[in-house]
Amino acid sequence: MAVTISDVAQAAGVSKGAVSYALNGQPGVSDATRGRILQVAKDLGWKPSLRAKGLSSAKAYALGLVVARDPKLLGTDPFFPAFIAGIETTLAEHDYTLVLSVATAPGAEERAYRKLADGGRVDGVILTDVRHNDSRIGLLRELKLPAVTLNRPDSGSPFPAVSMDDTDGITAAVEHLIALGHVRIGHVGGAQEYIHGRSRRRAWESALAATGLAADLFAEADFTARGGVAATAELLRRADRPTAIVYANDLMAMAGQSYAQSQGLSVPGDLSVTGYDNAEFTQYLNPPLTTISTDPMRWGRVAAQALLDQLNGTHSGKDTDLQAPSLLVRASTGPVPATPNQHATKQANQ
Amino acid sequence: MAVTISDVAQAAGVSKGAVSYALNGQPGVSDATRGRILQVAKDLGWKPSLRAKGLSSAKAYALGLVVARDPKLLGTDPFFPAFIAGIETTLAEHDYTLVLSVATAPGAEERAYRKLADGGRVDGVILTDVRHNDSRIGLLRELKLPAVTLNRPDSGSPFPAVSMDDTDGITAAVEHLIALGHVRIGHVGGAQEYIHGRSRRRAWESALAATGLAADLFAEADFTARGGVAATAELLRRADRPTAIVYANDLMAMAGQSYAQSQGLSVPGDLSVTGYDNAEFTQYLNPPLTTISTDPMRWGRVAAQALLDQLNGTHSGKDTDLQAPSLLVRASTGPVPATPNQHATKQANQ
DNA sequence: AGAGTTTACTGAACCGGTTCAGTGACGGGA
DNA sequence: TCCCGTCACTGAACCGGTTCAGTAAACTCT
Repeated sequence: MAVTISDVAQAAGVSKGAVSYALNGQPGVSDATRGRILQVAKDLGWKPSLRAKGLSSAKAYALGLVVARDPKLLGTDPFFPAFIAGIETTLAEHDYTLVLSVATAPGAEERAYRKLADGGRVDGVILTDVRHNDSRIGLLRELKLPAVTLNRPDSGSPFPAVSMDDTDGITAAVEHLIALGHVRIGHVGGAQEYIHGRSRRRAWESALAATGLAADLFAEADFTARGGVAATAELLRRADRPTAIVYANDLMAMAGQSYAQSQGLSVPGDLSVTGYDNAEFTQYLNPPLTTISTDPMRWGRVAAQALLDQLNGTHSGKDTDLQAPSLLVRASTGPVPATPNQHATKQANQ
Repeated sequence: MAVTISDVAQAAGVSKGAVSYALNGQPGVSDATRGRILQVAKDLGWKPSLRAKGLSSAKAYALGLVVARDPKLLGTDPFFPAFIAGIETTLAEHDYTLVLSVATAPGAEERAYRKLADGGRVDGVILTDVRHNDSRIGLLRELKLPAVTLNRPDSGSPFPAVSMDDTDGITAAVEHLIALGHVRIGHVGGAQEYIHGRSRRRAWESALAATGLAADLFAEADFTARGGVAATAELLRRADRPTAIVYANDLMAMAGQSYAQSQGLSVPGDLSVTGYDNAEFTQYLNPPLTTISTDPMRWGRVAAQALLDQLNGTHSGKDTDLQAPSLLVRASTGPVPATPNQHATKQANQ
């Protein structure tokens, strides 16, 4: 139906081979002929068929991303859209597209990777939300699918990683709170099965330990608003409740802040709160959220580039370290209350 | 590298053609031979190459989605992730994948569609965020790319639409507020270039007109938190300010609610607020948001199915109408204040 | 039993590119 | 002037499937 390379060859009075050379900048055709072929191709509106190209070159010209999050969470977590936008920024400059899979049902994740690998739909994948002892590493190895991981997996991984350290940000948040006089600093963590859930928790622990404070006020949640509320409620029920809570993401922080306010606590008067990600909405909360400003778009850009480099063999094999995100102080953090607010504590205990 | 159909043919002692027939359930092979071929294929772990398949069948086995939103907005709008998850639900049952493009820069959108169409990367696309006199309709026609649209474009469109009416929800919200005694009901609309921005505004106007109320309290925003704040500020500055605001989405409602509170207004004591979408976070706001509960996942599922049907010729060509979303009353709406809160008005005017 | 039909399969062409071996023309060096 | 090397290009094979025309054997019918 569409115009093929044979049409161009015929119109230009040369063979298919010559056209192929001319269009790919390969030697083997004179400049005059090359120019003529290019002109004819343009006049005819020829566009190379990706399918045919892929068949002979054994490439898919596509990268894969499997997202295995609960769609509920996906919906409000600003990470992925920005991350994907970053990937696209890189891909737009190359002849690649992004194939996205969302795996919600259990078991769907492995099926998704197999689906991408089996028919040769993608040339490589970007692995996000790396988990403790992540089984996908072995899977991708088995499927012989090139990959890059976001952050370095704790089990061995043969794939290059693109890392954005979250230690610095959390440390800065804790130090900021300590500087404000807080000593009871809690942490509402993301699911600890994720390595970024773990590393944020460890960073919080270390920062407290460095000042000799106890890291007893931990509650595990799942990065969702619902989980954030539950974990916050748990921490506020404790006898010696926190005067500040460091959350592992903005969504939980927002939900926790709202919950605390609904229990009669003032933020930051009775409770200081920090988030993580610097989602757009954080600056429009009441009070605006102190958070850690990450750059998922850049992360996506770099990860896609690393994968492309790996595919065409120009990758060094070394991990890439992106600049660590930094603390953004807004109005949800303030000085430690002089004495615990008994009224609020009582309410929170109910 | 991988095992091909020729390997299977050789191992089974038949020709390539026979293998192809056997594997596709076509007649032309005896049951005995078919069984043998299937067994051999299984033993060898043969997976058909999508590329080769696509070349001969002239299909890409992929659907395209171009998202042309500001990544900032994308990040917090819960629509897309859930919508995409819905698409995946359908695609998982078919041998199709989703190719996602995010177009952020101006002009990138058209380039993205061309990129998908040119190499034959996708067999069809789903058109979201339809705009007034949407130029993409003509573009897709020119590119001969099959499509379905989300809601029916206001300019003529040859593509089937999958619609989810937003009139009922907005109408219900306005009627709910009227029942609570409100007469000054404002609307913070999304960008009016979008048809869903327009239809929500019109629904608000009609619902007010039906009760003889004036629809003068309109402010256009852009579906972002920042825009929501600006529009809310504008409405609250008006001499005869609203006692209730109907927002075109949750994000603006959240931001507007926070802004009003920061100006000393109580929600819903001084100002009632409604959103649209029922994003997860809305129930964890303080107060929880009265909103309209949509089902983007179902929308994605149905839209993908409609496109697939169209591609294999089984589509009726008629538009599909999904069940209209319904109002979900929570605590951000309440009775109209007895008299305008002078203190708050003064603050809001500052 | 002979003619006609059906079944089961083969071989080759084809999809639209890439790539490699081969060929004729031309230029340069001795 | 002859020989060799280079250049510019052609023709064909190839990637891994699908599909069509052709064929031999088995089956049906009278």
